[in-house]
Amino acid sequence: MKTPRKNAKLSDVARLAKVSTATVSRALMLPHKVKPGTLARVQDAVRSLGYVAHGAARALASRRTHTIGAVVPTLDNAIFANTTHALQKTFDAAGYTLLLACHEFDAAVEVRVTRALIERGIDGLVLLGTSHDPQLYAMLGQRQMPYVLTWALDTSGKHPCVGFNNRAAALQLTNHLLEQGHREFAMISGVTVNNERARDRLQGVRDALAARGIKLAAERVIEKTYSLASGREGLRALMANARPPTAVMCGNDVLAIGAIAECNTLGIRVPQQVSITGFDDMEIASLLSPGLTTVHFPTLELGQFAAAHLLAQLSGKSVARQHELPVELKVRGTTAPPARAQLRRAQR
Amino acid sequence: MKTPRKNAKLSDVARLAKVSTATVSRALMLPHKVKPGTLARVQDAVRSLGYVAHGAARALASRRTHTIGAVVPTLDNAIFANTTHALQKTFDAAGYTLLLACHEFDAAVEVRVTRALIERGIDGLVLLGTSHDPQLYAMLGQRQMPYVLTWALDTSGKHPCVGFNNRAAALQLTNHLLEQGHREFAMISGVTVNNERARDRLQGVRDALAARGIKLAAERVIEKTYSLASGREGLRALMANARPPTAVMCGNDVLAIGAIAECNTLGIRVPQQVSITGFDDMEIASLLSPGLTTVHFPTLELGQFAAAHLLAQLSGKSVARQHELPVELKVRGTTAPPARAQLRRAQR
DNA sequence: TTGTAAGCGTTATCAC
DNA sequence: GTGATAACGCTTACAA
Repeated sequence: MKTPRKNAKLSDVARLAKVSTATVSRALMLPHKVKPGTLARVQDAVRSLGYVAHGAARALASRRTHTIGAVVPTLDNAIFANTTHALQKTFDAAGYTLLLACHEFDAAVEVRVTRALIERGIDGLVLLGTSHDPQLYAMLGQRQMPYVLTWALDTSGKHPCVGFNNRAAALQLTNHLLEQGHREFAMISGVTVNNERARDRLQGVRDALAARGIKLAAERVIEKTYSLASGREGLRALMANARPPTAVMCGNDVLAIGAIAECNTLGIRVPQQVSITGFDDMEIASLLSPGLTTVHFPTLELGQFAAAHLLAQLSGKSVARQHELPVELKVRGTTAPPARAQLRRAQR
Repeated sequence: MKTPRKNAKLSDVARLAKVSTATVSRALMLPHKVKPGTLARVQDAVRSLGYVAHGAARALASRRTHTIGAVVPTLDNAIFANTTHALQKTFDAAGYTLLLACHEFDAAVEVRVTRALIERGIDGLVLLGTSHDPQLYAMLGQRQMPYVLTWALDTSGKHPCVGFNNRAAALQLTNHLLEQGHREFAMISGVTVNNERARDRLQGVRDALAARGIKLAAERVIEKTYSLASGREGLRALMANARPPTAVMCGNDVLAIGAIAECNTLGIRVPQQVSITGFDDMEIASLLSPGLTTVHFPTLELGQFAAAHLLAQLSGKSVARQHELPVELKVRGTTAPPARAQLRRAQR
């Protein structure tokens, strides 16, 4: 393989192999459609010229980019990074490359970057969550773009999606704590605007409590962006209440870790004085604070299923529009409420 | 904005605006080059047709994809996810989209996915680390692909890069522990094959110790893949030695957390009986184990600088070939070696 | 300032 | 099986 001045193109290969460009293209795309002899000649020519197909030209002519777009909130959060990683791996295995964009929880940015991806040319799109600007859905509809929503389930049934039932997960987690005897609940939630995951989790907690006739008072719900600092601040505020909660449900792992850190700072023992629970990916956190009870979301499977779903659409296979993935409650130690004496001490 | 049967193209816009396709193209690319009146007509037409440019066609004609490729080991590791996130954000702000690929620490896969990115069409490439298959560098050279290496510094001076001096970081961390009085060192390193980051860190520890006449015995060095389990196993093995170390240097944050978790399991107190230190992004870990001393690598800045470096190349600006980013030693509590009595107890 | 028209490097539809 | 050749949708000299 020499190093020519300019990148070889299809016609160069054709000339060297003494065939037409059509044959070279066929030899590359459908090798079984050309005679073994010519195939070999073409392959030799390709090798000796170091020929690499020009993606844009190929995309223009074939109307296929073999590229999939993914729009996620951020990669700063390990949970989204993991999902994205799984997507990338699955698509790569199928011969697709991933075009990535983040919107940082900003709906307008999401529309903008999605448009950019479509413009750049993608065969399909993976979106995170179900709450999106109508304009975005309109774009997809207009361009007939295959897509799949992930993480949450679309209740309207209009959109293909593969995800988790966040409300049910919250229900499960809350019921567990109720069974343990907790009655004083609070929640440090993620920002619920444009985020049905955060919303569903909060709602799930509310619903589980309501079923037992317990209300989640306004001062017991704190809504903050996902960050360690938010977890700290949230917990501090909650414990400053006249009646501090015995169970603090955190919207995700980062918030939970922040909350635990703040407990350490304040000298509040976990889980003896307060149970901290959370959602999402908590291996690291739970390793360091064994008392932590969480709902685990299998992000690897999510990425795989979502990618497979989109690939199936692209190859014209029929697929269930909606696919729910099971989540897992991880109880790692006691989550029982503190004894009366401890509670009183915490209240001081 | 109506919803036409087929996607509008440039010629449709031209017809509606009663101008030529050339003018539409100009109105889109260099708005200041067309008369305000025509510009407005074109923009109206674009809007009313819901026109979105066809990226492949644009790329074919202009020889620019406005797409940057990034090849990272994995997104499973928060540190790489953060860097990738920073890259994505910076490129997005400059009008570039990110094509992402992972190689999972496999050199052959790296060559394969890089080739795929080039074929797909990218204007530039970001690579993580300096150790790459010669074949990969050959590809870049042949196609004159602008690129930048990140995270590490290229000692040969041949490649544009922006990164950290991993060896110096290890030197700094080790010297700190030496000053604290530690003499019994061990290291749980990442796999050093094709990974100059892991290699440089291990070497840095070795060099710092050698300067004081201390050797890192073979049984005091454990090389494992980056995972919590590795950290656990590594620590367990090290502490089972006849003479357990008082300072365990971990190749990255995940290993350090695993090591700390194992200390908890074994009932070894950190940092009273053993100091655990590490590299990389440790906010979460250090929050939960305040004694942890680490070297922090500013991944955000890394992504920004790396992206800026590549963008500068693309716009023909001159840039320093090599750029080193400072790292920061984070001492969060005592790292002093255990007293003799404690040491003896740990040895039992 | 605007229009004409020649590519850009493939794929795909035909004939042969 | 293979070869001409017309798209594919846009950019960009060059001309007007």
